[in-house]
Amino acid sequence: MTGETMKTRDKILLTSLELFNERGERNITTNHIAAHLAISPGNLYYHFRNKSDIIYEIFQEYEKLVDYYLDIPEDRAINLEDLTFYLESVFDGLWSYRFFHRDLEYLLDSDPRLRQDYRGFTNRCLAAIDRIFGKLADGGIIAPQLDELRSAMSLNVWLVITNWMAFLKTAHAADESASLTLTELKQGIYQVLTLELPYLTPEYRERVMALREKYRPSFPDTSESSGCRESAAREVG
Amino acid sequence: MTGETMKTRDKILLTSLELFNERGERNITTNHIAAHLAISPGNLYYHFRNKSDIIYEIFQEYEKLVDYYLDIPEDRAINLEDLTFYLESVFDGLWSYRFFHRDLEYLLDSDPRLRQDYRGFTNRCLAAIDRIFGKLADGGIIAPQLDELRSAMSLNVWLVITNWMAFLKTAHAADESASLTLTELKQGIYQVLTLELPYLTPEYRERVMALREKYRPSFPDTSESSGCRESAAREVG
DNA sequence: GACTGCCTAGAGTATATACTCTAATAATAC
DNA sequence: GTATTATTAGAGTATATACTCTAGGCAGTC
Repeated sequence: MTGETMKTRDKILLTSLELFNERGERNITTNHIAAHLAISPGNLYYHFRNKSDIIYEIFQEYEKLVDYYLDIPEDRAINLEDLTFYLESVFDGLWSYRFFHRDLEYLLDSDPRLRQDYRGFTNRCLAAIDRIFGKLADGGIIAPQLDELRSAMSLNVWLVITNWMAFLKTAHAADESASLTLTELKQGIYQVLTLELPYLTPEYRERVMALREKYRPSFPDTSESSGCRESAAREVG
Repeated sequence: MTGETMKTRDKILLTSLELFNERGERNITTNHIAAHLAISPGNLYYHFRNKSDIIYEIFQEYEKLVDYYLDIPEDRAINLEDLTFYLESVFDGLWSYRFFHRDLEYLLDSDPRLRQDYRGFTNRCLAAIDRIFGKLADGGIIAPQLDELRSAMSLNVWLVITNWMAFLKTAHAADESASLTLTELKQGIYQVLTLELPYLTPEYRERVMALREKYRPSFPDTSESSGCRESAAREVG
């Protein structure tokens, strides 16, 4: 990925993202990034004024990606395949830029541009979720609801999505804390679909239940005894 | 609060909590804490081996508080007053120790004891939420559900509760980011009750709707235009 | 008054972190 | 080829951070 043909600037962005995702932004210094790329700190600072600028550009990629996937068609209702696509895409994005939500508050505190943009990003995501609910109702998949309830539901979906990874990481035992996989992350879809279950129309109920089943966690999430968890969800990558 | 009669050790814990809550653990050094108390760093380190130990003890207080409030009675069903009490208490706890969830992942990565304990804490909270759902069903407030759905619902409640504050802080504009209030935080109860709405029995539906209404945010959360938000939710403290 | 145990001050340190500066090299334009 | 610009190396720096070390005060006790 960080091959020879790539421009240094892009290599910096890519490597930063990798390292941030793996070890957390707080644990990765600009010197680490430079060392990992075998370039000098001076070189890094030739391309970026500071660490915040690197993070800001990575965020813009993230934003662009999610905006691209959450472009809800205006002219037609959406079906279950669309819904699956939206959910998969959002969790893919979350995975690719997973460092971001981990230190979100600190990052927003240190960069006003980021705070401003992230706020807009959140509002666009919430609006998209809201539209998805609307379109699902248009398609007869869920029963239509009052605007106010739909807004609150959308916000809950957003809260579940953005907190699911943190939950996974904190629920892991120490020795597996680094071994989070995309598959596990996508079990968040199970949680999101749980939110929608009571609103499903009878015609679609079974189909959504079946879809949800595909994402069911392989270990007992909410069990009080944690003994079973050790044997589950081994890392694949 | 940090009066003359208090022991230095306790003053350190109290001041640390205050500073962490106000400015984030990442931004507060042991030197800051000592300076704020007008004691020497040496003194601080006489009482605590390191920063992690301070945080760990604060967490134990937090844990104890929440465990105390989430002691669900085994012998009887619970009513709406109980439910309100649980929700209020949990959000009170979240408020008092609000620094904790902000840097959770980093904190767990730096202290294995904390990771271990927090994992147990999460499981106890999830179990308590699960029991509350059970007792609400016993009391005829919500319809009983299959274990598996109830578990997933409990987890969603937990995700909403623990992510609500982060959402508020990131949704705020820069100039109000410090002005989060307990009142705003408790609007999370509105979101939690939203999760329960579809499961309410007809007899209790109106009453819970009324309860939920009390916590309704005074600004349009999910609106795309953010223009209205500036005028709302001024700080009181 | 000296001994003891608890507490405190404050200077000091090793390491890290974000970032700078200068000089040199590679690429490109003319 | 030479002038110009873009890129890079690498040593260096100011500041911060978590933490240490030594010396001493103060309260109680015999």
